[in-house]
Amino acid sequence: MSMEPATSRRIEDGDETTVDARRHRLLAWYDDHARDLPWRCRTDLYGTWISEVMLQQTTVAAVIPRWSAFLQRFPDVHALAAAGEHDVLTAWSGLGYYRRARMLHRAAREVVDRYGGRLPTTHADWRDLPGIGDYTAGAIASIGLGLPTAAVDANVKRVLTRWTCADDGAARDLTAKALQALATNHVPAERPGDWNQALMDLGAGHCRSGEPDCVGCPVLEVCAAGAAGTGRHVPPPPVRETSRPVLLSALVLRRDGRVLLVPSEESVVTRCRGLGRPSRDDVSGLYVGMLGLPTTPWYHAGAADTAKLTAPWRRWLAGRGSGACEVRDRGWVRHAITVYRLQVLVCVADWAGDPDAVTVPGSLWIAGSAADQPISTLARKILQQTSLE
DNA sequence: AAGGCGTGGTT
DNA sequence: TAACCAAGCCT
Repeated sequence: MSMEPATSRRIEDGDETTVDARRHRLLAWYDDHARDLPWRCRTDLYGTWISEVMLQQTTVAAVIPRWSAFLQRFPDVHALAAAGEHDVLTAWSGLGYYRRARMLHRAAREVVDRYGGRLPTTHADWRDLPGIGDYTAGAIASIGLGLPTAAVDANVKRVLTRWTCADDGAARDLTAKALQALATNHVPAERPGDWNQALMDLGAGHCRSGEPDCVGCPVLEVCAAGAAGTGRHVPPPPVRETSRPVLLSALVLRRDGRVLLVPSEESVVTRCRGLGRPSRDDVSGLYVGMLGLPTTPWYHAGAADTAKLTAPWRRWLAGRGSGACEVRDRGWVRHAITVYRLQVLVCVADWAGDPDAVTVPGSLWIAGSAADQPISTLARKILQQTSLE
């Protein structure tokens, strides 16, 4: 292949010579620079499946310790299918996007019911399982089964866009369909799994979002944006919604050394007066299947009025009968959930009345740190706040 | 098909 | 501190 100077080189998307050069350069680079990740040492399909689901919208660093722990707890699809949702969500506790865990669990049961516990061996059958989209099906098929399928995630989109577009205008014209076709066209018949992972490693390293590090990039010679020096603006960053600050309070209700946890869907048990209409009343889609603390709705964050956020708990407890107890405020917990910035006033009370008077269906009086319960990081922070001192 | 869904590290 | 970002999927 003749190499003209990079600056005058026009990259053709479908040019087989260019595609082939990218394959050889990137795979050679991967052989030397692949990240050493636990799930890459073990090549069974089940482990690949778990890693891909965990990695959805989650950082590699967060997944590393959780992947091995999950595999130890649920060594194969039979163990996962046989487990209760409570235990699966407990293993997922703190990882976020809990619906992934519920869908993974459902998928495991489907594999056992439909395939007798044998994992699918085609892209289409994987794609049909809950929680498996185009990307994940492609990743599992290529990495776990050696099939030549594309796996187009955000990394791959960014890399392919830079390879083929020298400016943000061209990048904007690149549709999702075109990207998928481009990705498919690049997948080599040999080592498709390594190829997809090499693309992702490149996207996480040299070809990261924001300012790419083109110096030393193994495919700089066959990259349109790299040649033009426009990587910083290709692809154009998406416009992001500004985060919304909200105010609420949570109750840590204690009795005989235990704390009351309620199902998240039922966790909004009382409202505040004088804080206007809730900014978000219905949070029933949040933390589905998990346990949490009783809370107020979310209010627009104005002045952080401690009294108005404490009062509802006195009223709520008074309405449950005679267990009359003091409600104390234990300061604030800050936590971000997607576009919301939560400022949570933590209230504590001891309940001496009828334990059943304060429960809702599915609630639990738990002892200790709730390490064996399916709780979110937010709930963990709130419990932590009261266990100090 | 746009919006909902978590969290932690980095800047 | 607040903004930004990271191996998406479902409805």
